[in-house]
Amino acid sequence: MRITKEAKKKTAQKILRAAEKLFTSVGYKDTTTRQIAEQAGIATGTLFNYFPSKETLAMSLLAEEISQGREDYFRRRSDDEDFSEDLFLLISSEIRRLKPYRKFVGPVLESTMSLFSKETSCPAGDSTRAEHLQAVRDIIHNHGYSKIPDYISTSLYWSLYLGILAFWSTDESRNQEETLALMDYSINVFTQTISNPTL
Amino acid sequence: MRITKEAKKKTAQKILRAAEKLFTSVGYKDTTTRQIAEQAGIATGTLFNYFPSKETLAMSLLAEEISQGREDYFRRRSDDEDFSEDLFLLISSEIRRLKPYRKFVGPVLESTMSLFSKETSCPAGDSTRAEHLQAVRDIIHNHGYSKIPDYISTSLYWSLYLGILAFWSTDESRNQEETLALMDYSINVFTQTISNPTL
DNA sequence: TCATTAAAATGAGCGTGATCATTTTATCTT
DNA sequence: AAGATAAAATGATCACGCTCATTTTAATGA
Repeated sequence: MRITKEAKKKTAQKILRAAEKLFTSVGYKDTTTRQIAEQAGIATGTLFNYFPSKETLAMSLLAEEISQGREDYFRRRSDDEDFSEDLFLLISSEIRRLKPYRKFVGPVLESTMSLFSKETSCPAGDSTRAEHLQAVRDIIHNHGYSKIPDYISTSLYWSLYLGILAFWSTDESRNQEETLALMDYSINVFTQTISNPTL
Repeated sequence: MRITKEAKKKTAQKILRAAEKLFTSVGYKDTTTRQIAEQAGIATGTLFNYFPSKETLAMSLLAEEISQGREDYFRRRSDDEDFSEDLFLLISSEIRRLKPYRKFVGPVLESTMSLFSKETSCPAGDSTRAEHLQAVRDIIHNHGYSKIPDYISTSLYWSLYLGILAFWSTDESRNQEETLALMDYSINVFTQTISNPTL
């Protein structure tokens, strides 16, 4: 029993490592599930016993990193940072963790954390979104902000957040410094909006 | 020769009308290209002689409406509206035209006008984006705005714009009034940002 | 030790969007 | 009117993500 469970984890890891390697080198769309299975040394069908879809498999890789990034943030944050600094730290912590996967972040997040559907067919994406938004809500609450309806702040935030990730994923400026600039603007915009709605 | 060209247009129209009908009733993803071809009375392969992909076919429908909406805007706008009003009029004119297609706008725009890729495999989407952004740039220029880098204002705008379309496409509030509220906030945010960057 | 049985792996097969060699149709030439 | 030529339609076929009936593996109990 114990052996079996460990073996299962090992297989899941083999699949994840194979997918990581191929997505990074060949790209997300150009990697087939048959290739991943072959690289992992299993049958095609077995892959789907572990991950219900190619999308979910890819998102599992990213979800883990985003989650780690959020933990980095919780570890680093201090109580005397202001609202904007808190948000900046959260987002940049996630992005730092995502760096190795930058090449295939786009097509995966586009469908799993889409602006266009609150519920996707990818649980890993849905929970990543929910957890990130909860972290943001906590930050807002800690700073006593938000004078606007929740659906407005959530929609605005998610648009700006995805915009940052999208920009970053194809940012070819040195050290992705343009992404930093965009983050500054986006976060300031959001801060102003929820603290001073009439502006 | 003339007859042939007219016949071609007629076939293209048959395909568009068949697709429109099916996308609206069955949904975008649940409609197969074989169904569309059957409904249009042609072979499956023929469909792809007219539209290189299902995505492009769907986007052709939306691109036409968005383009019409933009023309509506050009017709209605007056020189003494302020910047925010201009933007509001542009976006709401497009949305009005898109109303009949609301049910399948999401999955199509998500991939054809994605935040995550400037160039998609859908020319109709690429040019719709380019033309809309040009209209916005013209509005900005007409009002003598923009004190921030172009890549920042473009990224910010596109995030907010897609956020509005995404929200609208699933907005179940009466008369989509929540969408109007989101538009107000989004546009004000954008206006403030490009006119007074330090805020 | 060897049945029993539940879990896990397997790969043939499905429906999809898309391709392309072939066939059909329509126009032009003589 | 018949032949030549180009354009357009066709549907068998492909590769893909994914499913599922079957086979294989391994833990359990007599």
